[in-house]
Amino acid sequence: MFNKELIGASTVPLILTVLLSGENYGYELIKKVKMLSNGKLEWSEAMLYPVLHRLERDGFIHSKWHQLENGRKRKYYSLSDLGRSELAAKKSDWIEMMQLFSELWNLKPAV
Amino acid sequence: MFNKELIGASTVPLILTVLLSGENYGYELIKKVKMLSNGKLEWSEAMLYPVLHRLERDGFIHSKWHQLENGRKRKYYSLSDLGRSELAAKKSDWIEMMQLFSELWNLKPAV
DNA sequence: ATTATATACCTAATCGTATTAGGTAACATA
DNA sequence: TATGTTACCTAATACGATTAGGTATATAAT
Repeated sequence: MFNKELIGASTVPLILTVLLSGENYGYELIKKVKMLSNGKLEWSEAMLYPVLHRLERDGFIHSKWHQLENGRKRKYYSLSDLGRSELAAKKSDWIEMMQLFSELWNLKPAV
Repeated sequence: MFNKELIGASTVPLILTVLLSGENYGYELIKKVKMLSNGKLEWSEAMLYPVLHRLERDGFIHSKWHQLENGRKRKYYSLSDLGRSELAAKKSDWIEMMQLFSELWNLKPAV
């Protein structure tokens, strides 16, 4: 749907932004992002899980297994303080880039 | 300055956008993009040249050597028709992504 | 009862690309 | 003459997205 580079640049900020409103598990993130993007972003699990593992390895998110009543298990991710500042940094970069493209392409300003 | 992923997603659209207004040589592109971004994007030559070669290999741009009066040579790049449609596609992707982030982050709409 | 679909997690191998770290050469300026 | 700027280039590395798998349980359909 979107080109690969744009996927790469948007995945982490999107994950961190969704986690800002509370803990989520991987599969849920895929559904939420699909919904938020009006179906334009359809992440595969094989794309998402390695990203989540990397974010956890780098300390931006924490994980916690939840045992459901029906016996199934889910791994819930939540944002760390480091993750919050990472999001702030990426958001700031994105906004600057959006302003640049808005000017170049004569769009209405992004902020 | 910007994070790596955002650099990756923006480099090609920026090059193609600058070439839309006429032919440019590599070194010149670096200067123009630095100026357009108010110094926030400082591309290295080692980053740019491989990208230009890839864009040419893929038919998005064409190159032509110019011999200057002082003996120096420059390689000028110009946009092909394929490059124009590639830019249109990437621009469309970018605008959709900008709209998504504008909503998520409660910014003014990007377009 | 069995099959299909959805949920929910995971890894290994491949491939593409940004970055690092170089190199060449001519011109301009101090 | 030495430094900085212009102007091009490649090879090696490192990182991450994608492809192509895999495991297991719950639910819905036939």
